[in-house]
Amino acid sequence: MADTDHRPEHRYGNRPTMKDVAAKAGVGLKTVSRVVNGEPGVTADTERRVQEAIEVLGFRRNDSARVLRKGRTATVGLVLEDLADPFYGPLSRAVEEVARAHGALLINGSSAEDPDREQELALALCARRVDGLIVIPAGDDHRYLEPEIRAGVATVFVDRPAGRIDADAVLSDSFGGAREGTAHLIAHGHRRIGFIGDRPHIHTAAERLRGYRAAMEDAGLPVREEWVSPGPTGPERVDAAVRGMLTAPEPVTALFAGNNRVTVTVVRALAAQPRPIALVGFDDIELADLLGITVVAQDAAALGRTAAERLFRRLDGADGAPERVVLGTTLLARGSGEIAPPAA
Amino acid sequence: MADTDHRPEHRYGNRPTMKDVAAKAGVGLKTVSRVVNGEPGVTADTERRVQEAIEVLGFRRNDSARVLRKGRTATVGLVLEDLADPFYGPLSRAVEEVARAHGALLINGSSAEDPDREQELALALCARRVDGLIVIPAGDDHRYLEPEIRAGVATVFVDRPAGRIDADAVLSDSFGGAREGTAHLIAHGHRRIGFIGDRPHIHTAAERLRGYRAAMEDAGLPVREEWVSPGPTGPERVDAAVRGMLTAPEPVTALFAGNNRVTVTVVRALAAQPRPIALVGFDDIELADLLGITVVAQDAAALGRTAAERLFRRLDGADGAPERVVLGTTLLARGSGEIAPPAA
DNA sequence: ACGCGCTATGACAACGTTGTCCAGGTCCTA
DNA sequence: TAGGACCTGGACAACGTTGTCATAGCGCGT
Repeated sequence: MADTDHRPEHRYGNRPTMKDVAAKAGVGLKTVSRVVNGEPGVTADTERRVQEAIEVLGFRRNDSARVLRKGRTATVGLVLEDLADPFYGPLSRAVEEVARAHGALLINGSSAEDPDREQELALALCARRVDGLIVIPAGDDHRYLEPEIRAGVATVFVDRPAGRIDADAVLSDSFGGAREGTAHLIAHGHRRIGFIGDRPHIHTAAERLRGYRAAMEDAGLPVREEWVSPGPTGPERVDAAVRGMLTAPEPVTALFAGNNRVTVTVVRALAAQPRPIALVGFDDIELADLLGITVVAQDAAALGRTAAERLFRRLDGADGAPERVVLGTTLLARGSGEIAPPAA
Repeated sequence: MADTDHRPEHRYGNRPTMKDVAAKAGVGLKTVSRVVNGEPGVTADTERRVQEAIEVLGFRRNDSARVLRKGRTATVGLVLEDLADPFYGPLSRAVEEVARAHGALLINGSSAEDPDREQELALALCARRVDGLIVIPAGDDHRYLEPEIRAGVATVFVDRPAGRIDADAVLSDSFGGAREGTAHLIAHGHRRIGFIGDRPHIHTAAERLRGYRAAMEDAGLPVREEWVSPGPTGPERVDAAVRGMLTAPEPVTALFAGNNRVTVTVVRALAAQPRPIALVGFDDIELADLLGITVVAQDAAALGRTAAERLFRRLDGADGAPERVVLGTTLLARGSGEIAPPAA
């Protein structure tokens, strides 16, 4: 019997290692490593023998060991806010394309909008020693990432800026977009416009509200507080907000919806209304063209691409102070935003 | 000067290790390990000292080394077909929830519908030593996974079955759903019904076409070949197919769309038509309720959940022959499928 | 025949962690 | 006070890979 067994119980179903391949091929360990990595200095004949052994044994290199030895993982992490939100599909796809072009693998996970989960996930990725991290923040305090960043994990925030630390960020122009969208409604004759947005501690939500207020102020229009409703984006709350604004003493004749989820609910709510109410939404939505919904569109793919490119520039050694990049938005007039107010 | 330096050039910006923590705290290496892993056998005082040192140094355990030593990663991989397709959002989210409930991390990547990329990605995940793999196939030959499965990587296919190997799979009832959807159109009086689907080498696409044909045959209706159009799901092809079917010698009065992408394009094309054409689509779409589109809905979240649960049962040691689970679909009548044919 | 340079190959340490085993200390009981 | 049980802490090997270095074999010029 064996004297002592230092091996953990369940290994990978006993996978072959380079050592096994070397034994099978009758060569040294390092020669196998050379073949596997395509390094020069191996005769064609030796290489063939090694390849054969690899084939027969079904060997695959263990990247954990490789990472441990090399110190670089060629992997970047993406922390999403919600995998199921269609807005993030094109974004993460764009990040993946850039990563791929740089020969890196993308690992992503979602925080389900929970700051604790965001932190847990980001740190788990750091423990896996990703080379870099792209984060769509759910929380607003990212000091927990400071040791990681100091230790060399390149980090770029996207869609929303980092909270309480200084870091690269790639954002859409929420303020400008909301201002333009609101001004569009004003230009079509509306004077009483409602704003329904996300919770105000979310940076983009606050910016969009600010843009709405700015447009109203630019036009010299008053904003009654019943017309402004920030809060969770669940259907109940949004429905209630719509109802409230339409039945207020001075009811609104137009609405600005602060993001795609709000827009969807508002569209459903307005469909049940007798009078047409003008609507501009932030974020584009699939089929919005068919429904004639006017939106302020962000370019989600460009956000992802820009963030990823910045990340890889950092990984390639670019230093310098963190920068904030702001991408423009596009107003897409499709009908709902061009409805005139009822004749007073 | 140092005699020889065996260290790779770029390490993780010189991250602290347990050894460093141990030195700082004035304890042994293993004691730090115990604290980090919450193992018993450490006095409160020692633990405090260690925690302090961890804090000060910004230490984070290197999971690569841990994995190497332990042989299990508590990580599962998900190979998606297209990150940007909204159908996969809820699916991957469901997988993530189950993984999380089992204390595992989810890594996912997308194949962009390219079989080579699917293989590349799946094998890269295996090299990272994921414990298990959930695959939405892009290709139709998965023999490349055989060595991995033999080596103990639990593998479950979802949405489409594996090709040329025997493996667990969780599918929607494409055949039954398409048959029901088509029968629904027949029940509303249609006799000339067109089918526009994805390329026939895709299993689900073939099954849906089969379901369509079965429904027609059940009703004793002929199927003219101009009414059947499988192929790529790009807008040009689908547009052309719609036009072709509406201008054929015997034009169709209703259409069955084989997946969400096709449905979207068909809806746009039909909006430009003078006469109303009935439509049932496979897969639900956001806002389809507002547009009144009748669909055969799959439960994407249930697919993901079921697949993930099966995977973890395998990881917990369940063995036995691979099984195929088929989930039912639901017909959601919303208007477009209930349009009667024009009076002949 | 000798030494030189070159190439193909292998021996060995190290990456950071965890499992095993042992040593020393403390506390209790006989 | 001796002896044992128990607790705490540390030394050491091993996980699978890669970088460094040493060596053996070869051809070639003198």
